[in-house]
Amino acid sequence: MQRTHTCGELTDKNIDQVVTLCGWIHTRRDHGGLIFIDLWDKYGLTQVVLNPQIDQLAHQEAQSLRGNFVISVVGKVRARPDDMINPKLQTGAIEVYVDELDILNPSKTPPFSAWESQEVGEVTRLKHRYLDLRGEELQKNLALRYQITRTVRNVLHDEKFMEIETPVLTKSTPEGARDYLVPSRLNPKNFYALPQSPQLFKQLLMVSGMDRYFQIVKCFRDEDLRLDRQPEFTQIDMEMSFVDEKQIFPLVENMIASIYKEALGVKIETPFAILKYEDAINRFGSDKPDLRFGLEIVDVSEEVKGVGFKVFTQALEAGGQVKAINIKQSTDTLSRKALDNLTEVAKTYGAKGMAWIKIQENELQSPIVKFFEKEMLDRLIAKVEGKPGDTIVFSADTPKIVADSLANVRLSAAKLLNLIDEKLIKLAWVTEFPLVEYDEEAKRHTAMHHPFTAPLDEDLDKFESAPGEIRARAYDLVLNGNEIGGGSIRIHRKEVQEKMFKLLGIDSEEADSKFGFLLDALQYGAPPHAGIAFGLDRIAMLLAGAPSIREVIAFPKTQKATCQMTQAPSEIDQQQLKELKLKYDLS
RNA sequence: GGGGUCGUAGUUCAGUUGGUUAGAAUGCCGGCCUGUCACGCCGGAGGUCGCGAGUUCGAGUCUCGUCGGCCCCGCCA
Repeated sequence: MQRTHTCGELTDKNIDQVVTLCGWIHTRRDHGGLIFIDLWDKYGLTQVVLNPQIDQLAHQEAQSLRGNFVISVVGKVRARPDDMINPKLQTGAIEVYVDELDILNPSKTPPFSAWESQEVGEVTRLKHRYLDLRGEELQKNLALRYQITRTVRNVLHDEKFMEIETPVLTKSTPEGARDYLVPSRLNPKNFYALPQSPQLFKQLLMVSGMDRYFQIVKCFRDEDLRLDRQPEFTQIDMEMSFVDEKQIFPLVENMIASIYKEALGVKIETPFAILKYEDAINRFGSDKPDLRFGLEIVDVSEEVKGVGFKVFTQALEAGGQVKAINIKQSTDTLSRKALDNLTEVAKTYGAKGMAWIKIQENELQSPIVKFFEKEMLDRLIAKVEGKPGDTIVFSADTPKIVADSLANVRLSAAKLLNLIDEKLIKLAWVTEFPLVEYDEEAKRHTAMHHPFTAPLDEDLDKFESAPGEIRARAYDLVLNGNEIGGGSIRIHRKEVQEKMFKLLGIDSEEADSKFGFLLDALQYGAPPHAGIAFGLDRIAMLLAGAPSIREVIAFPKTQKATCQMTQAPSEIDQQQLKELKLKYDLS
């Protein structure tokens, strides 16, 4: 039964050889006399022929064959007649004449065939994921994903990184996402948390002198799902000692370039652009701007000051802003309906509405121009460089709402006007994030990246005076408007770490109980260190051109974080609960 | 927690204004077929219209609830 070849490798060079193939029945074409079978395995398809004149018994047995049966065949490779060559198949020049057929395992009729072109609903596909995974798309995506991790391991190995595993059962820490918890049977009332990332462990490995660590590792966050977010996902996690941005950026750029080269055969430009957070927000309204197109945001707060349009003046009086995007050459495309849709986008992100001005050849078409003096209007149009054919859209509100709403109006408009060149690959670093942001609900500062991120040296004196203005030595890597990775220079001195905790409202007692081990370690010769982590699933999704992260994960979860195949999560035995000393409270 | 959208043969979908026996394609089963490769031809089976109430003489269609899928806000780097 042992196969001599896979289903993807026989060519006219193998003619007259006796071969053994194993695989699944992809298609069966029964001509009564002749039976053709396309035999499939992950390497390809080979047509095998059952001819009663070659072997009566095998031909007879083949009549019972159906799709997805697993079989092995022994037979001779023959050249196909010239006009029977199938150029669509790798093996299309040959076929195998069977004289021995073995049914290794029959198959029930599957609910769908992974090989047929018909689209199948995702629930059905997920329920029978093992069948779906036979299909070309997922085979390709998982191969790409493997190509990426293989490249990462090669590149980082060459750069003297060592892969080290860290615990999965670990300690729940404040800050960040909601933890997945695991009860401890041996320690009633105590819980492990699954890691949101191996952050603290990798920093401790630097204290240990490991110098360069990496890990391709599962992380867990109990938050709501999106098309690019699963509750368990994989990070490419890295940490280095005695480095700063100058060493990290080129190293990462080389890694990403190698991934593109090895996985897609695409050469990308290095170094990547560097964009300060403040500039990213000002120009694009987002800390992960899509740089494949323009439509930049313009601050027109000065130009509209004192206008009779209440929405603008009230926003400004309340300390807010008025900003605009000039959507060039769009008066024809942006119908009233389309503008309404863009307004809905703006509203999704907190805007109360969206003003607009269409610059027609001889007039301004707009619900708001009547509030403007001519001179003011001229200044405004000049500021946004408005020309006939352009549409100017406005957002007036708090800086956050203005940025969020215009950032997303910008994206929607670009899609609507087909401004995005799908072939472009725009990678950029976003740097100098705020160290902390103020949480209105909790009435305290929270770390924007995480609590171990170092501030810029020149901002160290702002901890008391202006914490909101402290910039962090944090950096994100953005690919075509998607955040694919982020990291920071870490705090390696205990005093700075304590200042940070104080700013976050974590008192020394809490700091001690939650992070004591780290604070201790920082006192035993912690080297300056820094690191970064990448979302492997997202990178794979983007490189595959897949519509969701689920298409690059072998066994993904649905939006309610369930697995359609295993039915996880599920209720457990009372006995298990009892052992864990747990009880439900469904009040 | 909130908004939007979808749910009809195994699968993908159609189903008019609420009206007779819910259709198509594909898959499946049976028959015929020696050059097909999405083989072809003939015949057949296959339905809790997600589930539960309600309105109505009558509900796949309308209303309410519920379950599930997807997308988004919040949340999450």
